[in-house]
Amino acid sequence: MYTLRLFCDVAIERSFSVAAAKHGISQSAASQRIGTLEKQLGVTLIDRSVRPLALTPAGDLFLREAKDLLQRYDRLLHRVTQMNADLKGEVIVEAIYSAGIDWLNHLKDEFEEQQPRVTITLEYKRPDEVYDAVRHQRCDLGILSYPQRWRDVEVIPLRDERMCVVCSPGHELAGRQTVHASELGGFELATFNADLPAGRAIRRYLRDHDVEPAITSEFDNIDTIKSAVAVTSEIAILPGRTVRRETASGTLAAVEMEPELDRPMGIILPRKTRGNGTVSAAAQAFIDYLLAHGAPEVEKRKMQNAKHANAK
Amino acid sequence: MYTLRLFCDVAIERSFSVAAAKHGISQSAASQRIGTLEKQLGVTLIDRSVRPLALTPAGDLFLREAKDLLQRYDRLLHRVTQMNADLKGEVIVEAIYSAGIDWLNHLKDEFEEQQPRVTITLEYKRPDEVYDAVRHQRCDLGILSYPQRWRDVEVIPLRDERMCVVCSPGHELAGRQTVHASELGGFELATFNADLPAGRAIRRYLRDHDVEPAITSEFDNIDTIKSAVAVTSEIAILPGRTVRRETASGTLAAVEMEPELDRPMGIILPRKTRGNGTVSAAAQAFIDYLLAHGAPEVEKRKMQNAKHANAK
DNA sequence: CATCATCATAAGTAATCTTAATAATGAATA
DNA sequence: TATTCATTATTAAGATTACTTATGATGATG
Repeated sequence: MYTLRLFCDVAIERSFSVAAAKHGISQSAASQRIGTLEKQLGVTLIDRSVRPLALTPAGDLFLREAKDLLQRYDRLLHRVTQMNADLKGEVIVEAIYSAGIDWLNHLKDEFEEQQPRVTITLEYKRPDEVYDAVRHQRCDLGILSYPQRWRDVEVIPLRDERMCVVCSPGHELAGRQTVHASELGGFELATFNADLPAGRAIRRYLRDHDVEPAITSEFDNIDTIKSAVAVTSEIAILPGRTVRRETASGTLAAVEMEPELDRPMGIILPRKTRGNGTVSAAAQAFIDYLLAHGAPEVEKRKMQNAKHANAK
Repeated sequence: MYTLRLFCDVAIERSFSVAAAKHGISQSAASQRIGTLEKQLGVTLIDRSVRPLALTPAGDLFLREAKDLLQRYDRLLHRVTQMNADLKGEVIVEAIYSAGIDWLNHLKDEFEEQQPRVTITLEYKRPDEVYDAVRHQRCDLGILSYPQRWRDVEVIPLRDERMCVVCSPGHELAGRQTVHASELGGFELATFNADLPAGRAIRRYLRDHDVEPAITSEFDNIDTIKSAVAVTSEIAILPGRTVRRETASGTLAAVEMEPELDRPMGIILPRKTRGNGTVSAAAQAFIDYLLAHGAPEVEKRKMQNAKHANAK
């Protein structure tokens, strides 16, 4: 790591001696370090037969990538050290309705307990409104599905939600363990409008499996779809998590779908500069919190690992 | 770097001893290394008061990021070492016409001389055709302007091209050193169709500066625009590089624009997996070559640095 | 061709890491 | 609750690595 930093300075300054001075070590030390780095790589990075020194093609590539790596590492350092500091400020989050209101509110409470001087404001909007708010910096971050790396917006993948077939408990599919995509042709489907990413993804999924259910209703939000499915013979394709309460209480039935369809969820944030967005320390901390607690399947994997370790 | 790797293994295995064994070092060594890492960061990453050990929130973040860093570093190592190996294979590149046919062909020749067993095939197409070819993996990489991180496509920024006002040598703007955007209102403009990214960017630029030149012609490629401008009183906004030959021979005049407008050029490649695209070694080498030689302004900066270093 | 600046190399010294042995602590079991 | 087991922390001596100083070699400049 330190060697990378040294190499970058040598390459940029085009001089071992001034880079060494910059790092507070002797010129000889710098020379030796880069030398051993090259030996480890088995590649010559610097052409010393010309003055001032030049980079070989490999060195050029190495410089470009190493700069990026160091930048990332520095940001990581910053985030990690800041994590234990007590932050203050306000973080405004806009999310789509179906991001999981209960789940997000729960995370908000936990986080605010951990960081008492930070206030999280959660607002639930339509996807395009979330996009807009982030783009125009009316909020610190947005949470939505099928995020696209659009202009002025940076994307951080958050989690993938498994979609399943949802229907009323009296429906003929209700008792099934799984249902294959190819079987969906004959049913009536209630789904999202085609101008919503979720609607497009579902239509594409059906098209890819050569079935064309009759789309009998189109809605722009998940709750209306759930209500519709509950009182009609329609089926819907929705994230399993969003109907957990209904399946538990017996108001709706959910059936696993084969092959799987995942709905990617992501965090979007405004990016001011090319490449790296800049967010407040409090917002960054909340993002880290989301990433740490936002992916249930990761938690499960950890548990398995733990058991595994115990077992032996 | 090595410490990061060790930390990742400790965190994943949830054990110092087995991670140490994996790395062929003693448990004590692992403990000390992680200890000093934590001291350097000033942050506790691992909670040892519970068994099996657990990660602190900071450790969790650090693990996630460190894994990514290591993956990148490994890929870099691979690329750098492969750079000196002699590759073989075929690389199919699709580029837009205005990417610079002469420039690309020149790079192709140079690269093929350096890697005799690699064949580069260059094809020039319309932007949407390039996109399509990359997406459907009919080529290894594409080069175009205003690249968008679209589905199935990974973007690598290549260079920014400075746009300037182009007109016939007899035009009233022809003699000017620079022209301000706000002055462009009164002229007739030949430009790209609004459905091309370049066309949209130019219209946006003009709108942002509150001018609305009469758009008297719309074309879908740069050459037709150049021909049109040469024989009419129209002006156009084009990358300066693409009219260098014409300005040298006196068939066209180019005037610097104030404030600057840059056209971003980028490489796009198919991405099979989430996050990291996979390309052949030969294609990767050519991409590296493009990045090293593709940005003339970088070269200039290097020259300046060299002079600077000499000066003192 | 002389001068200057810069880099490589050598050898001694300082710092760090590794090894091995031992102490401390959490978890599990009776 | 005491005991056992497994795991990690700690320590000191030895091995390795990295740094410093000093000196020699080489490319650039006039």
